[in-house]
Amino acid sequence: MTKYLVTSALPYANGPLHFGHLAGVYIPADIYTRHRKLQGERAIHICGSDEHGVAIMLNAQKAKVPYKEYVDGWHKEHKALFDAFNIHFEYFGQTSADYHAEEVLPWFKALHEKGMIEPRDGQQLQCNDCHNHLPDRFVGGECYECHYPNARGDECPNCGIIIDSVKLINPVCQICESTNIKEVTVTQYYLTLSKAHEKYRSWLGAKIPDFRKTVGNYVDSLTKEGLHDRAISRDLDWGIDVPLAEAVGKKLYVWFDAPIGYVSNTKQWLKETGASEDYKTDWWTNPETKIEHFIGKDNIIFHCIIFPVMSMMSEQVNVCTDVPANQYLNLEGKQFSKSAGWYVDANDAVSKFGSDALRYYLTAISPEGSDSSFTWDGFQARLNGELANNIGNLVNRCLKFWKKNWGEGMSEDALISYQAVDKVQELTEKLKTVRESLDIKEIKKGLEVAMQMGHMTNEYFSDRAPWATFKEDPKVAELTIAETGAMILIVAAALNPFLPELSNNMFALFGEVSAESVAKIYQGDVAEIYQIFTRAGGTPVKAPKALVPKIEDDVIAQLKEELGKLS
RNA sequence: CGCGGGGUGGAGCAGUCUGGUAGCUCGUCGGGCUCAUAACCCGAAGGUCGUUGGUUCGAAUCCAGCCCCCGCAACCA
Repeated sequence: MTKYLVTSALPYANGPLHFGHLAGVYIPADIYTRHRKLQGERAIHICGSDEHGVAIMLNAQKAKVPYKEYVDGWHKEHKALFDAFNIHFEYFGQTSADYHAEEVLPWFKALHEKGMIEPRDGQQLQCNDCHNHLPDRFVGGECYECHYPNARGDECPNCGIIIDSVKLINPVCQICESTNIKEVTVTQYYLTLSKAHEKYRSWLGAKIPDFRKTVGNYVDSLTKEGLHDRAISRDLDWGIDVPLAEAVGKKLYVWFDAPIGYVSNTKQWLKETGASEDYKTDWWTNPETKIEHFIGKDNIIFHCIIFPVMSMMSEQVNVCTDVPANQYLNLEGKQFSKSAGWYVDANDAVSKFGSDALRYYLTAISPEGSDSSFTWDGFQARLNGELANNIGNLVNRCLKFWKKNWGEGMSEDALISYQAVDKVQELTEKLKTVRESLDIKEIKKGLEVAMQMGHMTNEYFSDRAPWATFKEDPKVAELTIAETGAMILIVAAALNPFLPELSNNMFALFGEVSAESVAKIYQGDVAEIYQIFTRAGGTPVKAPKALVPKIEDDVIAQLKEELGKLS
């Protein structure tokens, strides 16, 4: 049986997550995993904090907090945010944990034995004040070609040449702004990706048709000519030791150990849950497992080039099946920037509006094919105009009518009549389209179709005009109301992976509904609805109140104003 | 000539791989309804699909050139 091993990019434990991360990675991955589970398939969602690297060290130092304490803080913070957004992981681990370091060793060893890792001497700048080694972007200075004063360590933005950072005139440390910099000869360990070029290209060639074009074309053009070897060690005091006796004081480059976090966290999950499965044979090396990495476009190189090479050359795990990378979500047209104050606090927003309102909008504008933009006006318009008016109001108009006139329960034939309604058939067809869209990770499209289902149900209700038929023949109205009620539950099922809370609230109007019941309906078994109606006593157990509250103008106006101030 | 993506009615997007009446949501306008969260339903207006040229009976869709926007440019996680 096919299994789905879904991963989301490990959030870097160095700062808050924003809507871009949520819309681009975590929400789509969560929706996809929920969808697989609802279909009755075996799927897990693995993630964790990425806790090594220079940036973390610098910020922890700045905050005068021990590294471990620093990353633990962000780890907790991120976990809480995911919980608030109903983003569920089978396991959310940490790369600073011992179990992770243990898992990294065999990878290094295997790659080393295969000749994929070798030491090389090179010239590098080092700061005499903060003592950091200064690779490319950690140093700036005057361009030695055009004498532009603010050239970066990797490229001159003025004349465009590729800069060799050790040749910069008057180099400046970008970390502490010191100009007291020396050139040193250092040995670093390199992952010789170039040796795997042929093998990698034959894998990629077969993979490109499956990748989104934004991923496939990009990676193809980057790797056509060859693969560049990459240094995978650093001279730091925070990270996983390079496991070689001669590599004193060297740590593994954060990007070497981070993706292995997907593997170590899977192992730890199985261990902590006492499962009998093996993380490798049952998951990572199981030919029936689909390994799917949800990431942002900034991670493509690592997930589509480096980690696949590490995987295929070390033979530790199977190479990934798909890398659904999304583009960027901007904020009112400009990139999110915490330092520039161009930023929205996701915690604050979710406490104001609830998870589903944000999940709805962030999914609706998900940057699947190209960059997109979050705007407060758009958020309000789509929430009120779509989710509240279409779905919220639908539930309200139908169930209030039901509760008011058949509060003691409806007749048997009314409760089951939906099964003969053509529109119900059409709805289950649409539901199938939702599932098929999610199968191929077209999340945004899936949500659109689910919303169409809401529209179709409104349409049915209006066409049948129960408020009018009720006056002439209440029996006719009774059928319409029960049928619409059934259709509402089909819509609720379709919305379940996207908006779990709203969906569950819709089901809860008919009492306790098990996850199994929801899954059955999701899979198209609408006979289950009759069971739900019957168990509820033939009437909603409670009258609905604003399931989807409208968002008021003044709330939005205030948020827009705050945004302006911050920038 | 660095690489990739994008440029489709007022806004946001789909359609481009596999040419053949240009589609969705919102907004606007008109009508209907009054069960409902001033919600819902129906209808209409509005686009020479960035631009120039080519292939074709026929191009948003294929080919070539150009313009504009975004991201990346691989030791930034």
